[in-house]
Amino acid sequence: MPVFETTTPPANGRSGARRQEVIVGIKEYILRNQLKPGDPLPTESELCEAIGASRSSVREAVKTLSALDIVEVRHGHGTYVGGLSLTALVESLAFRGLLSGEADHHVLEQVVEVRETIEQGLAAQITAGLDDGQLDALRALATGMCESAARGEDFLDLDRQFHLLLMEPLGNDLIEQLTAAFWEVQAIVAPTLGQSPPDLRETARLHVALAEAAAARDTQALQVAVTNHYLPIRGLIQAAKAAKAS
Amino acid sequence: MPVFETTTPPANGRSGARRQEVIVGIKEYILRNQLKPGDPLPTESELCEAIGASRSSVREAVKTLSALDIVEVRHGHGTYVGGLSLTALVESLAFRGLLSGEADHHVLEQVVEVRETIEQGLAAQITAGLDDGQLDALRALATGMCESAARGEDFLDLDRQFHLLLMEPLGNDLIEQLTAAFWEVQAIVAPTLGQSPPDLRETARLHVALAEAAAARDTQALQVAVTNHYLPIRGLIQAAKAAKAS
DNA sequence: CCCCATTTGTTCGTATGTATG
DNA sequence: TCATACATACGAACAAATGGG
Repeated sequence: MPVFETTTPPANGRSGARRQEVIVGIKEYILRNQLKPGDPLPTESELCEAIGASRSSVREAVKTLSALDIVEVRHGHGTYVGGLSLTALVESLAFRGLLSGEADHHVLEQVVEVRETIEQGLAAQITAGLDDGQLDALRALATGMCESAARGEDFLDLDRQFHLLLMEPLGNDLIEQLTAAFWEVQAIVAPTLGQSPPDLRETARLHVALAEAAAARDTQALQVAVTNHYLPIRGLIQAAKAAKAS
Repeated sequence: MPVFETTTPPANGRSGARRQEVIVGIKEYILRNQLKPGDPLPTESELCEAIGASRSSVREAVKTLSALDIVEVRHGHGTYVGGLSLTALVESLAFRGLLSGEADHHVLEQVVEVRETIEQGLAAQITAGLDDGQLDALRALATGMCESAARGEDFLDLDRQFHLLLMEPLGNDLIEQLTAAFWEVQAIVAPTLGQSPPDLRETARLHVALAEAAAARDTQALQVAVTNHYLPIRGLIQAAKAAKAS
């Protein structure tokens, strides 16, 4: 009982697309069996036999799917359905930012613009949807930032959690993951701006303003706070641009 | 003169991360030499020699980078820097949609929501930024849709161009590419809704309304038109959900 | 048009590292 | 400690595609 149905089962008449066949074969296997993230896939050997391809071809195909988080490989353990996250977007965009970052920082600029656009456009739904527990958590994160800033420590993770929490009331996984992805891209690319000393206390204060606006359920105030939140990074980008022009 | 500086140049003391080293090696090579999309990379043999890895390992690493469009391979020709597009996002999201699509269509629902949010949030900048030539092009696309609809033909490409053109005045490549990516994901996943007959003439009419609102530089009207534009697909999704519940 | 060199695509065999019991 | 199952890595050979003489 073959696990796969290959268009060219055993006989390999024409070639030039072996790996592609393997890729669609694995994809179809997952779809056909309605597998969920974490479910086990056949071993490499079984895949080879089922599709009729060599280990190398299967491995390269698996590596491709692994890069897209469609498949996840655990060394010495087995192959499983991946988390279907947006890590590929992060990898791709971050590299783009690093590559063009040395010249101009327009990728970083655009990422910031997208982040601001999303938070701006969802401000109304955010203020309307946040429950009391989420508001408390937002305030707690903001005060945590202030305390870290007072100690001179950075608070990258708090910042990440804060912006993620803002999107939680929407109940849209995709928006949450996009938020996380763009945040991560910015975190990776921003350091290429040079020794930019982000004023920790100012940053913390801006997040307090965000939390307060959200707590007041004041959409207008939240939009203003969002704009202000991204002003410092925008300024750093412009400064880096100006420094390059000189 | 070695092209790469490998932490473990020739000696392979420990293993378990060979391919990862190759990946970062290739990435660093591109970054160090400030290569742009389309620029040639060393051949596989040269990469093997430079990094000190076997050809299989190099190939698997290249396949990973190829999936992210960081590298592009042309059979019998060579390896080049990739277009750094968002194809990885499309692949990943589309597969997610297809996988969960059979059960519920919440991925498709969220993609539609993201598209609408973006167009909604940028409506003001769109009406303000469109020049006369772009407005003419928008109207031409809309009338083209009407004509196609009258002939009973679909107009997928016109639709794609329309939504892409809407974002052009922003001058933000990332937003344009995200728009194209989400459009494509929807185009791939939507057919799983079942034999849903999208009313061509109604769809064309909705785009005429979009073009008119944009031409009038009426942000409010554009936002209404955007909402209306996504109502049919939202309805289809709800219908599919209801059909499943029964 | 054919031939040939270059380069990637595919395969096999073998050896090694890793996790589980 | 051993054994099993699995992924990882390497190297060599051959096939296929591309481009130029």
